[in-house]
Amino acid sequence: MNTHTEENYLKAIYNLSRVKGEANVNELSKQLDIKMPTVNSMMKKLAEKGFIIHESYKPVRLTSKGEKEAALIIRKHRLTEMFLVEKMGFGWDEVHNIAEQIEHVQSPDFFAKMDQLLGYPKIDPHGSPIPDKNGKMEWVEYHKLNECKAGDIVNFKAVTHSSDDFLKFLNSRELLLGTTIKILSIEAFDGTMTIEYNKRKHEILSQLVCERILVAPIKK
Amino acid sequence: MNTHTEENYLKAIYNLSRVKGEANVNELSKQLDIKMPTVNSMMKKLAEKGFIIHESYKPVRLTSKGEKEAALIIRKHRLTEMFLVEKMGFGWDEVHNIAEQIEHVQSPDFFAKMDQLLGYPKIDPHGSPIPDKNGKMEWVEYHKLNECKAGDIVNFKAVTHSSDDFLKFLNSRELLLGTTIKILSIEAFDGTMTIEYNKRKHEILSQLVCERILVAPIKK
DNA sequence: ATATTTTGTTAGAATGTTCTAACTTTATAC
DNA sequence: GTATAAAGTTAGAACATTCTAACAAAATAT
Ligand SMILES: [Mn+2]
Ligand SMILES: [Mn+2]
Ligand SMILES: [Mn+2]
Ligand SMILES: [Mn+2]
Repeated sequence: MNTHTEENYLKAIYNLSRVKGEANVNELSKQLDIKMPTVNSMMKKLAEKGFIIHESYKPVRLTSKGEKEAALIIRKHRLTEMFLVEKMGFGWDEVHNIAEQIEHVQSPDFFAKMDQLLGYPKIDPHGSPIPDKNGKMEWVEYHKLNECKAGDIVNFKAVTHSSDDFLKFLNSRELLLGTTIKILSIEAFDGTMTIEYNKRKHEILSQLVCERILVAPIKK
Repeated sequence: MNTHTEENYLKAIYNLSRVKGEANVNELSKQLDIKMPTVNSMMKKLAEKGFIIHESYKPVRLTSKGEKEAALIIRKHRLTEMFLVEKMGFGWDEVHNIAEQIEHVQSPDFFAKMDQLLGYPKIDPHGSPIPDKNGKMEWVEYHKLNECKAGDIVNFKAVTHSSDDFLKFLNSRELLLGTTIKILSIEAFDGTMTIEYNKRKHEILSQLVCERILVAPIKK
């Protein structure tokens, strides 16, 4: 098996690759808070192990082996987060750091049991899909809230970042997954949005916040 | 904080110290399956960190700091085992290896939540006491079954070893914690015991098994 | 009491993960 | 298109954890 360390690199490559299909050393370095030369040498190791393709001075790409490996770690992470929220009573803002550690536990039985107790969930507490046992993940393509138009009515489906701070901010505004949001206006200058949901008639969100909120249009 | 590795050493020292108040390098080496020179150099490190006292060619002893540190890891281990059995439906023979990993998770909240959900348990699924938040452990002094006499009636309180194999053996004999056992006879030659419990009237246990079973006399 | 065995230590090396400093290649700006 | 900046690489070192080989001390056996 792979080490804790290798698993964290694979996961970071996977996440950065989601958009462009590739990840570069500089971004990995920032994301993992590890200096570039260290990342560089780990890229060599992961390439030797067949998890990634790495040509000099080019971004790295996951092989199908690497992609599966990463997805299975993400599966363990997200099942854990779901378990912590649904079965242990943690808030969605409290589970990421714990899951970051438990995702490295080597015990298929442990995660199979979580999965079973949770009723084989498809999404985690942040709205992200949970890969299946083969590492296949179904990505529903949501829109970012900041790309919507004034007058749109949408449903809050997922967040793109799960830092404590951001989730606590949403908690403080009572803005939870599943909430129906009406966009009242958008400030052209800085992208600030005024929205309405539940009993809150004039809530204001900065563009930074809107970029991290994923929504689906309401079908009528 | 300390590394995963240091924590495993501390735990091993604690367990070996239980009987004699000290642990020697050779036994640690066998227990951890790590060669003596490696253990020796780790002893220097742990001594520098103030967890143990180590004079050359003498057994090591935990300082009170080291003892507390070790007890708090054991607390996490045993709470985890209890959680796995009581809240997730694992058998007592399936939980040790998972707990061996989860005991290293750094999250006071996580273990506090387990503790709360379990109702602040005092013993783990193998009958061992769970240290409190200050690392204090109340050891009830049970007897080993092999030290009892023919005719004694005793209650099965704990096991001294929790390997899969041993626990599966007990499962196969339907011999669970809490069972009341009557000792029918003891073979003087090899210490084999014939015992009676529940519907089993003539069960035979080797001395090796009897040494690993802790019991309390029945009060009448 | 001496020889043998067991236990403990030292020295030197290997592997894994990380760093800083120096250099090279690629991208961006003017 | 050249200058500057950003991204990527190489080299060399540090620290943690482990090993084997050789040696030393303590315990045990005869
Ligand atoms: Mn997460
Ligand atoms: Mn992690
Ligand atoms: Mn255990
Ligand atoms: Mn452990």
